[in-house]
Amino acid sequence: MGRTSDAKERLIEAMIELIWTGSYGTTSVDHICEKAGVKKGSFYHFFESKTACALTAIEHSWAEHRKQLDQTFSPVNAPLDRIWKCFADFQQEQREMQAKHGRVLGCPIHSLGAEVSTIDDKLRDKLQEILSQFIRYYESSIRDAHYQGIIEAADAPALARILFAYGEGLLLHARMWNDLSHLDEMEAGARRILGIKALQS
Amino acid sequence: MGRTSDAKERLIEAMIELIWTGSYGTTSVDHICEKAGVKKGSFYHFFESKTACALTAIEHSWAEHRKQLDQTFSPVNAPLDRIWKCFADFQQEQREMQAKHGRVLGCPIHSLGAEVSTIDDKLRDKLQEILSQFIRYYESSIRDAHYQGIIEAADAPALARILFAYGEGLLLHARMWNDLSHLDEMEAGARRILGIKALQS
DNA sequence: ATTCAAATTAACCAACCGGTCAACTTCGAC
DNA sequence: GTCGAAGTTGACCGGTTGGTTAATTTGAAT
Repeated sequence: MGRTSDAKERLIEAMIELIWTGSYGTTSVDHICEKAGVKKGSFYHFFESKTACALTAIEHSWAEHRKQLDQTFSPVNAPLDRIWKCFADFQQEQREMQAKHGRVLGCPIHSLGAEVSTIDDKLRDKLQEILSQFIRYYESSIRDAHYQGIIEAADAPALARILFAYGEGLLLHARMWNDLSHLDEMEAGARRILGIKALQS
Repeated sequence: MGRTSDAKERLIEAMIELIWTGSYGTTSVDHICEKAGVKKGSFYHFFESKTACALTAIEHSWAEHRKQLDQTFSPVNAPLDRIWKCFADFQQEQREMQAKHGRVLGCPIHSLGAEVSTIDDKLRDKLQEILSQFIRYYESSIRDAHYQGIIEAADAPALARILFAYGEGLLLHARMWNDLSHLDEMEAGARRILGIKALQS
């Protein structure tokens, strides 16, 4: 084997950060390389194309995220607490990103999805896959809550989709308004959607 | 006065369509000009920049949309019927766009907003303004419904924001999955959010 | 120490980007 | 009919885009 390098990891991190803080379109291979401290030739040594790099970066980012989600949505936790904890994690992540980049960045999967879903099939398919996986966290929490009689949710998948669409919308607003306070409403909004009275749970 | 021309209108229409079907980043001035059948020199005769053209295009598109919204949300209509009619209009528009372009396109304001809000201040401000106006349609409908005892909504603006975020999220999903059926759930989801029992209203 | 795949580098490419410009054509108003 | 503003044209600009290449350096394994 020849020598080893962390250049690939640096490129992945740079790509994620640039997509998140900006957009896919404005993230050029040159920018990625500059941020990662890597020459363009090396970029194409590790990735066959910009799209391939984005694909790997998204996969990598999601794999990291899943670890935390698996903890948050552990069946050991009370069903609705999982969701509230997930929201709290969202908030904290957005807070950290704002501290780091001076802007609220929202969900990179959706920002990217809105941008490329009509343009790049491979990217779109990967984003769909990730979102489909994410929604299952909501779904099982909701189903558990229903079986425990905490909420009324005969159709758990449908309710999960509602909650999910709502959360996305909120995150997008937070990005567009560059305002974290949009996320303060998240739990209250979810309580309304789930049909929970104010003082309950 | 010299001669007149509809080139500006053609450029505006081309820009809207290209942003909607693709993205702002992938919409080049050359593409716009080609689609409009206008030379680039003329583009910069009518607009001082690509951003300026986008701004005009968005304003123009929103002005057109408002006409329909003002009808849909006429206080003459029953409060909730305004919202259901609005959803039906959404669905039909998306259906038309799918028939025309072979893809579900979602809401251009949000797709654009996700893409440019961290990049282009002027565009971001304009999109914020439009969305702030849009949400008022929901808000007044909800307030009216509350006063008529149809729904329980002590905080109409907050509930309008929830409904709005949800609707956005759904439209984005429809775009990402290129699937109109996501929108079939819209009314049912809104009923859950508004707290309406199945057979009521 | 040698080997050889893995990693790095810089120069290079055609195509395209947003934007400019000066010359030119058109046509409504007088 | 002619004047002048409005509209049109195509060539042009420097910079950037995603991507390629061949030569070179590195370091882990033998």
